[in-house]
Amino acid sequence: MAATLRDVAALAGVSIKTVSNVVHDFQHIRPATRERVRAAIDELGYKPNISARSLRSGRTGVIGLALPELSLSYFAELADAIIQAAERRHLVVLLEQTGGGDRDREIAMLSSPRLQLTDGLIFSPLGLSTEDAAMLNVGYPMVLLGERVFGGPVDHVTMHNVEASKAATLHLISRGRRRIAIIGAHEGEVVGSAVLRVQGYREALAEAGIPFDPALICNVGRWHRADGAEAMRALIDTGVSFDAVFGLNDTLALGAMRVAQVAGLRVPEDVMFIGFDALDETKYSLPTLSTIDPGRDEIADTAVRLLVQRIEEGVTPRVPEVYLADYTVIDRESTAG
Amino acid sequence: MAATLRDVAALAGVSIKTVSNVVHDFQHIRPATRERVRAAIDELGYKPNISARSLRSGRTGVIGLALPELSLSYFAELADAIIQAAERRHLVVLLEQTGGGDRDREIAMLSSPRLQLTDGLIFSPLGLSTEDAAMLNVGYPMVLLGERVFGGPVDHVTMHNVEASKAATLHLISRGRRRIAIIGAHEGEVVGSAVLRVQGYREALAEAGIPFDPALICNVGRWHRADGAEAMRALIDTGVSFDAVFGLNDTLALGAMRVAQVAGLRVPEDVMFIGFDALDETKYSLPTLSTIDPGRDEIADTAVRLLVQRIEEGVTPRVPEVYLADYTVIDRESTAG
DNA sequence: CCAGGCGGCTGCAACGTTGTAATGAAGGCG
DNA sequence: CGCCTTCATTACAACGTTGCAGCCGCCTGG
Repeated sequence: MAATLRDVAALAGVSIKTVSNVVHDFQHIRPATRERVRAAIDELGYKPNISARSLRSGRTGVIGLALPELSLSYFAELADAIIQAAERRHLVVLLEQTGGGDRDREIAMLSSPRLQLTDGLIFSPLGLSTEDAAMLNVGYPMVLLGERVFGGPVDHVTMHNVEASKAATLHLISRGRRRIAIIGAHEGEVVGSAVLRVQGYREALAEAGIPFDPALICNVGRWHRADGAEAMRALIDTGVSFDAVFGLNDTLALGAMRVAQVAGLRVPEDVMFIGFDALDETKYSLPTLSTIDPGRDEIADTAVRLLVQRIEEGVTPRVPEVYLADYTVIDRESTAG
Repeated sequence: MAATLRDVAALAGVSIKTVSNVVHDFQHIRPATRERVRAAIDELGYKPNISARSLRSGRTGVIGLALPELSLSYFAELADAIIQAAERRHLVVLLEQTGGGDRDREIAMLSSPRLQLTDGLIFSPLGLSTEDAAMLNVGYPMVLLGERVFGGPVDHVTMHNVEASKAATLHLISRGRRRIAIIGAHEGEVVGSAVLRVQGYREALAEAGIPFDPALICNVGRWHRADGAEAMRALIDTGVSFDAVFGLNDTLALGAMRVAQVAGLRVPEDVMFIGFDALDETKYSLPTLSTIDPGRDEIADTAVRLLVQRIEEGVTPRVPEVYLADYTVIDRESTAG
């Protein structure tokens, strides 16, 4: 049913290969021939068969994107940005969800045959840890996102977590707060966003001469709204005093903020809140949530750029590149005053 | 580099086709042979080349999903559900964003060569209208979502919009409210979620004997948080009295609720709020938002099921199927009392 | 005037898979 | 004992594309 090179060639009265050459804009084609072929292509509505092309050339024009789950707004906004960045480079995105931090599923995904028709992968793990770095030595181009694995064998796009987190904490300190709770720590974790952000927090405290109080560190399981809410409830129940909360991501901060308000705390008067990620919804919460903008578009664009680079240069081994995106502190109502 | 059928066949000492038969679990293979081939497959780490398979068989195991934008939570949650439903049927999803209701981009997408390696498409338009129904007569299997196009030539999964919307309105009425504002109407629109939901609203009013007041209908451009916020600001400025708000989706309702609160209105005492979509974040707003659960998982699962059915039955023309998902009213704090 | 170069085009083979038809061997039945 | 069926396996040809080698004819320089 669909027209093939053969059909176009027959209609234009040239060889199959000449049509292919026209499609690929090769040189050494007489303008008259080119026009004739173009006309035939339009008439038949010819579109190249990507499976055949890919079988022959080994390229599909599709990149894989593997992330935990789209229902976490952070990943939805990230996927949005990556799909747009890919489109700018004429690539389509095949989206794979690995679930909320399931290490085994993430590892299985890396060797899934579903990735076969993909030229490369942008991978945002949540369950892997640095010991798994070797697993990333797969046979295809890959770019790593996030803060789970460092020093792996692949290009890595991430951000200045420690500095950004320190800036967030200093922002609260500059507003006169000294009892700053953290929502979202991961007890016992060695590597990951949580660890880095807690580290930035501690550096800020140290710089300001504020003693570190472990009672202010709230551990959670995952980074959903419910976890933030639960952690805040627990914190209030302990009776510990606090005058500010740093949610290690926006979702945690929003969940926690709601519980604090229900408990009668005024934001920002009694407790200030700051989050991390600059989700769209932080602009519309009550009060609006201060947060850290991690430069999502920059991250997305760089990830796609690096992946394309890897795809194009083939298997030439090269020292993995690490790219750190810029961040900005966004000051909103939740830290006003 | 990657092992092919040929390599496996050579190692196992059988023909290429026998290996293929083992891979596909065809009958009439001696257990001993099967074992030998299996061992060879494992030893070489053989994975079928999907491009080749697809070239030969015309199937790729990939379905396309085209929706406006992932940064709208509704679509992010929908995509999540569809990807999971596809995975259950061993399909991968290629995600295409068409932007926030751009009709031309939606039409262009339908004939994009990027869809070449896709077995079919799940399409959620926002810019098309019923006059464009004929455009959906593409040459590949397709399932339509949403309320933009009715009576098109393809299977359609949608929901009881009018009834659900009527139920939402009746819920507010049952709480004693009579001045119910609508946020999210589309002036002049003939078909679409907005029209249907406003219709349900009017039916509820009629049933309760409440007069319809056009001053309570707030038009918006898109269905983002900012639009809900802006519409509410405008409504308050008009000085019209109202004691409840029906946001035609959750995002609008949340944006509007925030503005109302900033303006000093108490929710639910002064104004009750109800939304539509049952987004995760409605569970964590302050107050939590009552909403309509449109049966997202059911919609996702049905869409994938119908698409698979269309793909498998080939080009046999058949009367398009219309599936209507069930809804539920979720009663939360924003309508308490 | 001829060798050599180059522009413009074509033919062939291959990418890895699968459907069809065909093969030979073993077993059952009259 | 020969014929027919069933089992187990194989050979071959395609799917639509692209890389490579090659061909022809014209132009240029010596």
